Amino acid sequence: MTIRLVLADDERMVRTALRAILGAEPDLEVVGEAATGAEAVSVVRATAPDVVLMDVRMPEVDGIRATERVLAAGGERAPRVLVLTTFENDDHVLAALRAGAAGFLLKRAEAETLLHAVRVVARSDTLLFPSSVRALALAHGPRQAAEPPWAARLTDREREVLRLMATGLTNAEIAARLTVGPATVKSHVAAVLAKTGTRDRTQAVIAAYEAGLTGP
Amino acid sequence: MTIRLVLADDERMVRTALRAILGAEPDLEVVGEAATGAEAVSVVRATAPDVVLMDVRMPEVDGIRATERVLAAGGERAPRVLVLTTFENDDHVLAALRAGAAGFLLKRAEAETLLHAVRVVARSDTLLFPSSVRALALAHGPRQAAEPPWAARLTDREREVLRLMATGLTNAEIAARLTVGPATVKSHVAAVLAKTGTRDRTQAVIAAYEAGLTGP
DNA sequence: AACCGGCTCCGCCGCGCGGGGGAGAGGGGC
DNA sequence: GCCCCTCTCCCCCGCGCGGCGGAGCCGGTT
Repeated sequence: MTIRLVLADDERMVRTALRAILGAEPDLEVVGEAATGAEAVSVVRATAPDVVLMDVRMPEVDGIRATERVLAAGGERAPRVLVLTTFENDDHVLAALRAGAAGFLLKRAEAETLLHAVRVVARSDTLLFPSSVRALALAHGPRQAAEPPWAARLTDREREVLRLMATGLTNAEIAARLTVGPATVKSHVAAVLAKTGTRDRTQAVIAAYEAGLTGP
Repeated sequence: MTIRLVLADDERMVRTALRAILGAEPDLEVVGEAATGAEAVSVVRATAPDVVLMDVRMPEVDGIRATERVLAAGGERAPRVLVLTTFENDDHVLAALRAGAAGFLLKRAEAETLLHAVRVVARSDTLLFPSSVRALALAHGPRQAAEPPWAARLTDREREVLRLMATGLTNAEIAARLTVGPATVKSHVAAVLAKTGTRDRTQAVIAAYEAGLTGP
């Protein structure tokens, strides 16, 4: 039973190289190519492959969104998505995990590694990449996405005040930092407490930490 | 070139089952067994295997610490550690990643999956499990390891009070939770502020969050 | 026995904080 | 023009908080 593949990368040379490596294997068959994320989605829909090699950086629709759409559209018979990245510390890796990618691979990986990865993702479901790691990524990521709903309601000034509150400053110190009057800071703090639904600065700071608004 | 294995699990039946599965393969060789974490470390030192199958729950020294020691002692020629867990949402998985495990595996996995995992970890270094995922685990974890130096100086009661402070409770509410007088809580809070080097409860809560003392 | 540390409480005091209500200036939208 | 939002600032008031000093009890150490 051959493994059917789709290649999605905006660089023709990369696709050619991948096809050369993969096509030489008897158990692998490249059934489609795509140069954009949108194209990848339609090609996958048309060919129903087993594995998709998906580049993260692509025009129109990036690899992450394309992965989401492919997995959402495929349902039960959705292909396994193997994400290609250039740098392994890329933030895209986390996003790829969140999107449901089965694995990811460095572009500078050797041919043997590539072939191995393809065969692994094609047959395994919970091998070295169980749901707990995905859960970790989900727990680590959504922190930014899930900062609703009050976070959006804060004005820029209020967000800045909250950030300074979360560094342990008093109202007077915050006022000095922002070169405004203490009364102004009090107003902002009151607004922050009201919008965050907290009753004192301590609870507000806790909310800021939970929402990940303690940023740099 | 055969893959040399060491099995570490406190249950004899598990070791027997693993040996039955692994021993039947021509390219695999079980060169040692251990029933405790401490034993695992010495067996690994004596046999220098390629892969260690390490249970997380073991007497004396658990699998996590054993993994750390094995990797620390091995240096360049340290074996790849494959951690065995019963539940995939186990917190041990994160700890295993932090300790430097190459991968992990559910005990209820099929024999074929087990064999595949062993061969994968024996040959690959950055396949489906690159350093970025480990970096994620490290970024998520060391919060506990880096809680010096005042954290150790806190008494149990003070730590408990700080934990409740970090949930946004007032002194009176903390007193109610602990069924003690408000004055007592005040004393504990004062001690916490002194030992943490903070001036008010807000700064203390911030310190607690930074140190990861915001309880489970 | 004497000592020390942790946990439990008490009073007093000053102040930063939060609630309430109000007000003026500037900007964007209708 | 008008309204609404934002940012700025003011008053008064009550109270929780934190600093200070003191106290009794218990368990472990010396």
